[in-house]
Amino acid sequence: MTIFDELKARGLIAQLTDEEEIKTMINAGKATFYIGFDCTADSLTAGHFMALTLMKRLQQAGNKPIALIGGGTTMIGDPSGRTDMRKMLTREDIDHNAECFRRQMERFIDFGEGKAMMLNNADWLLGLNYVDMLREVGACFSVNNMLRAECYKQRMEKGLSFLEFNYMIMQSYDFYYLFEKYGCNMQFGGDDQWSNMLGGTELIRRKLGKDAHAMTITLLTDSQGKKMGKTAGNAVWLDPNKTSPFDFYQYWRNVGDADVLKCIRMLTFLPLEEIEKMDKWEGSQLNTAKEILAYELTKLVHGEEEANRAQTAAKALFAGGADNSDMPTTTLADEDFTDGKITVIDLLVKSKLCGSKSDARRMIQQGGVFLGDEKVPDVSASVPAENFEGDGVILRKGKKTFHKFTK
RNA sequence: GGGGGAAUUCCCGAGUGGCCAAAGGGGACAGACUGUAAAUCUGCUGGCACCGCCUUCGGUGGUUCGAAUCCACCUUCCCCCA
Repeated sequence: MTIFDELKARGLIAQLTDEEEIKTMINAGKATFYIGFDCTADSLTAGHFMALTLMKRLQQAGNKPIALIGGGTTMIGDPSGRTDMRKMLTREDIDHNAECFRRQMERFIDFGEGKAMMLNNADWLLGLNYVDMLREVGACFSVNNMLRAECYKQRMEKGLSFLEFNYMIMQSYDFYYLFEKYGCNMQFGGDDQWSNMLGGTELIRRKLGKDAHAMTITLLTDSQGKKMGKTAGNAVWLDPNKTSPFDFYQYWRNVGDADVLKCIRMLTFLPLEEIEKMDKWEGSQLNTAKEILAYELTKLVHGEEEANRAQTAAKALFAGGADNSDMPTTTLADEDFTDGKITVIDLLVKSKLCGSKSDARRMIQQGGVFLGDEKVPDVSASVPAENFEGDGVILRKGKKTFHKFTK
């Protein structure tokens, strides 16, 4: 199976400039392509992860990836898919974030000599001269067309600053620059980037009279059309300090039935034949598919060892309530106890299972708090110090959140 | 440059002098039902020493017995005209 057919079968391809050209190019391993990553946070997210796997797939097929870190474009802020302006980041923040991105990417992509490159557009964008820039590329953009672009449309209602309006031009300039300097003939990106990417191919055509290509990746959305890779508005991070391997595993273990196969297809490297078999599964059998998804992804991101630990921990907790050393744990000191005991409310707050005592009280009243397997009967409950000796005590909030206490 | 409008708790959005910790919806969280799923129903959603008290309605000051609500100035945003 060719790489193009595989990408297609996995449902990764959203839009392309020229299907036949792109197909021939990437199947032959002739593409030098780039994907841009704006460093708005200090860790990559599950959303970026799909782009990384795509890079890897294409690299395996002999194409040469360029990971472009947006040290320059982040200074502007991409308005695509946003209804409000991004917070302006300082130069220091951006540099720091770029460095974090670089470290995470190196784990996925082989940046060995001649195999792939990592560049930062701060290197060429920040030194640009305004007037020169306007004369060089400004003439190639039609404001009329830009305003029609999907990425600006929703901002036309709420307001769009000139700063952000220039984002497309910066991104287009990147492509133009990479095309000339590194022979980069193709750009990949999320589907929300389509108009920005076309800006680049258009610029190259106008300036150089040559064709460059663009292809977008289907955004990973759940069956309700919401972007995946977020919990309660927070991203699922690839950095183990921001999202623990256990939580990362649990996120994927808990995806909806309707979304499992799609995720497996798009995100894992399992062979398609194997995935086809799972496609026939239904009902509770899908739980197995979810385990596979969670395990595979955790392995890719955090390594096999962490994946095993996360899986064992999850199985132990949900199957038998057995103890597990991997659980988040707090060690109590003598001063945490009053008259040789500590209230359950204090434990809930201490473990951050609840944000405040009021919250903790509420949880107990609603019957959502358990010590081991026993429901905490009322808000005044407390636990004597000696119970924490040895294996400690497991405190549970709801079905899925656990915390262990020892002394 | 001129004129008009807006800023409310996680988000959207009511509230225009006491009955406001602030309607309604969304989301989140918890309970029931389940398969660690979805849907549905219920509860809940500022803090604390919780029948009571304290801190919140862009910011700062003021009027008042009393302000999210009135006044002044400031900040940010939107709209119309140029």
